[in-house]
Amino acid sequence: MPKSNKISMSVIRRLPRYYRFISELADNGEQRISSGKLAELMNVTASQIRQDFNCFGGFGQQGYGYSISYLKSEMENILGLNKVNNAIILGAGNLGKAVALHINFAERGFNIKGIFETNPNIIGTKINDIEVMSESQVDEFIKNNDISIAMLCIPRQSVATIIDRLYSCGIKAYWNFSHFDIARKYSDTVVENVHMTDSLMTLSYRMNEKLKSEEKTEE
Amino acid sequence: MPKSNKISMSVIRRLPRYYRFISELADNGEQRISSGKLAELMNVTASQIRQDFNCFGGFGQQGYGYSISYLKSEMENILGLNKVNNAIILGAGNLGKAVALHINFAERGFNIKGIFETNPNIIGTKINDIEVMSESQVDEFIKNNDISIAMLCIPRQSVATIIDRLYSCGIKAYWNFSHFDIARKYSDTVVENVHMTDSLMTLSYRMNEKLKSEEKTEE
DNA sequence: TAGATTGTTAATCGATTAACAATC
DNA sequence: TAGATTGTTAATCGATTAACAATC
Repeated sequence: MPKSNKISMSVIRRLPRYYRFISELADNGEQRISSGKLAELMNVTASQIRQDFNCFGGFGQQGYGYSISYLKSEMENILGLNKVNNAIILGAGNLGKAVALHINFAERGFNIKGIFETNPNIIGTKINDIEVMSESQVDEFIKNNDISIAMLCIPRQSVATIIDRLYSCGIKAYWNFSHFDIARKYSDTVVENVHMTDSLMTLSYRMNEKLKSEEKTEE
Repeated sequence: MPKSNKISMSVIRRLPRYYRFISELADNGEQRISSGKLAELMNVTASQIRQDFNCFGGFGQQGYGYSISYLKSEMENILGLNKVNNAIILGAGNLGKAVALHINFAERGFNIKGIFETNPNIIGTKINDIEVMSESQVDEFIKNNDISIAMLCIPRQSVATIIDRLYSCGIKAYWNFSHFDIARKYSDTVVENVHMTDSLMTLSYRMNEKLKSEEKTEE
């Protein structure tokens, strides 16, 4: 019986990590875990774990802790991993190919039904048994295949060009590797951004800072 | 004259986005911008922008705003984009290849000097004119080529196996695509994680929530 | 000078941590 | 029953926003 109050983004972003640790404990055959033990394992506070879990309505037991198998299956429900979402990938370049080949989609409730490209040299090739189709066919494909999510492995400018078509075909969920700001244009969408270059710049900043502070200590 | 107080991670993570917007303004030949205008453009508050910029010590001018070219060059200094860091990529599978081919490293102050693999079928091939070498050579290569950062495009288990060698060769900065928790093992490192599957699960959660709330409104 | 806009302090808001009563 | 550990309330901490005096 989940509490239906709004869950904060901070909590949501911690869920996958919880799920990973719980899954591993389950794989190791563990039966139960306390917030204290899990906190130690994950390097967070026990308080935070209990607060987070209680956003979804208490699946622990006082004096005992949390049943791992129950926790795992609850997390799967919460994350929606047991429902299948049909998806398409836009872009079959290096990034699109890597995404298609590298991610275990089935395990996370996604089913890649089609991959689309504009480059004629790539159209017609196969990736993981999925034929790469021409981007011009994307609208029809979405309508005929119950697609609910688009994964955008194309540059920002290409997203700018195609987003209106995708949206008007009813796509409201995007896994977005570009810097195009979809949520701003269409506010009733769910957009999850993966900005690798931003991450790289953050790394650059932090390396730089560390260097500076080390120089300072040496003086 | 940067204030040397500790900058919070929240601010740091916003820097790349600032840099992107400032760069674009510069490319469009704009001379200056006020926090108010930039706020509108970026969909954040003007207060936040001024607070953030002032962490690094006021590069605006009262009554005028911020000079875009000055702002841009200051951001480059702050992010350390003008210093070159030599890097290696571990893993030349789908992900490693995509990273090597897809990211513009030069633009962000990184220089990929080597790519390493364990799979003998891949060793010896070339990616972007860089020969893929055997992972067994990595220690020597790091020492001979002034490498300061390792980009880990290999599974968690492989990271667990090789991390000690990398660390003892002096690598203190990691761009980590795996779920191995480097920072926990070696606390004096700078680790930037890219967890694509976590992002995917967050998307799954949010799609699920949206669906639920829509069903509720229909009732 | 008057208008604009910053830099900065103060107020608000939200997230994390601590504490403890409830209860298995 | 006694011990353990949750669920939850209260306290603290940090981040965001608002306000305004300083100043170009």
